[in-house]
Amino acid sequence: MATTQLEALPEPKYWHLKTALSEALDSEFTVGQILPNERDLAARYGVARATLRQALEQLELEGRLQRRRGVGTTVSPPRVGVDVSPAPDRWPGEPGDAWQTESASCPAAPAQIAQLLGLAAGDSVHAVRRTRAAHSQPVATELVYVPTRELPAGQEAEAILATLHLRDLKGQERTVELGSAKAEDARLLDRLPGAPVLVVTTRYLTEQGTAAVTVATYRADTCRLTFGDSGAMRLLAG
Amino acid sequence: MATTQLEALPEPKYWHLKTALSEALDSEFTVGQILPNERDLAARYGVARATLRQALEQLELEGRLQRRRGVGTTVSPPRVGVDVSPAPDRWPGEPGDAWQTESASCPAAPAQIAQLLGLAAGDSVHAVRRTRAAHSQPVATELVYVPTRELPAGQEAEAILATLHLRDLKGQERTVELGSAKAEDARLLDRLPGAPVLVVTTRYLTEQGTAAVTVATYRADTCRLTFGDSGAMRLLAG
DNA sequence: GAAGGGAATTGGTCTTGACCAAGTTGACAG
DNA sequence: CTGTCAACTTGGTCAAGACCAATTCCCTTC
Repeated sequence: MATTQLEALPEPKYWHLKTALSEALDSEFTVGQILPNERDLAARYGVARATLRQALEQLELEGRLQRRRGVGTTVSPPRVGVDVSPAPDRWPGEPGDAWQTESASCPAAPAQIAQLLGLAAGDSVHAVRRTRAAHSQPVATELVYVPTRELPAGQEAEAILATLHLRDLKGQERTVELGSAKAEDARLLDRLPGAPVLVVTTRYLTEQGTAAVTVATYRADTCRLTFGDSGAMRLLAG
Repeated sequence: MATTQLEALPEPKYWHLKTALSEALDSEFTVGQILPNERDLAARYGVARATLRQALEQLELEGRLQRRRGVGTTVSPPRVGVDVSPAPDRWPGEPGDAWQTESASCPAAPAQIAQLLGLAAGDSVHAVRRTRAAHSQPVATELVYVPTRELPAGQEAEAILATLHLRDLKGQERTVELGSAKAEDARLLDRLPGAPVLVVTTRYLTEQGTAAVTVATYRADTCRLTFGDSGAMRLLAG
């Protein structure tokens, strides 16, 4: 990482800086390595620390870097592919890193969830919080919502998931969008509040209606969602 | 939007500010309305403009706001749902807002694309650029890559897409991840370079191998990707 | 009335400098 | 040797101010 001169600028400085850093990352650094601290880096490139940080933020957003207060900025490994394929005959629970149930509660349904479940706002739902890791790093946290009236009384969280696991599903409706981590999610994902996350909302449909809704938030910086639905496609084609 | 007092802060100021603004957005503003300019807003909340901008940036990331230089900050409509369901028997081209072909070229394959197509880096591919709009606003731009050797010589872009439209596909492999808009994409999407985008990469598989690869970038602030695969699921279940 | 050319307005970029908070390190006491 | 705590390092937050660039708008000019 030489003290490169930032060329003339029709484009903003942080943009060139980002490019320069990106190239340096490819050629002079290895995964896990710690970069010089922000004050030194800024001085080295002859920019203000705020400008340097703007470039680093973009690179972090792209999953190239990971910054930790008190520690430093490290080079990230390539994003991990997380399989979120729809599976008609089973509850998600892909091979490899599986969901780990954290806790269960029985709150009033948030408005958005109630709507997706076809309930009135405030109706009681059973909520299960679970998280998912890859390479021993948390990558996702999920809330599973099931209408309380659909469940036998006193049903345990594990049993609930097992019940739904076996339920005959008609289909799933799924959306993916960008969000920013709420305080609770951020804590579980080892990120700061507001960190970019991919929010996957799924409705599990049966003949009777919506059996459950899950809202999963994936760390946008460390993972790539894969939909390997060639299996289903093959079945349809054959 | 009263001059609210920012309460005590275990959490950072911009976080409270974001919350306050978010609530004001819900209660005191309507879609399309222009907010006061940044300098006034900052003064009104008693913070530096940089802090105010940090809050606005988060709200823009969440799709609540839209900022335009020289114009102002406006309240965004809810995100538009864009259907990106896998379709086994046809090339994507959903009802409603369709893809519009922009241009075609025949460059050397970028390394990543070549790998996905099973080609050597630098092999010739045919690339078609097309964009997609919703409510008269651009929401996505896509590059379609097809190996040149798979095509009849002199094939026009439209014909290429039509050919693939009819091709018998074995399946699709698809990934979704967060990215930042490159200069070209940003221009087509009417955003600044570096704007957050959802990148959907799809491999179209035939019995012979990979027939094509598409890389579609969706504006992360204005759209939500929907995978309404209940149709396929229903077929499988029946 | 239409066309052209400045202002004025607004968000975008950049700087300097300060302080806060999380994490690490190492000296010191037990 | 071990536990504790203080100093230090690092990224995170915040401020105040300056200038740049895209857009709009109005005034002038033809």
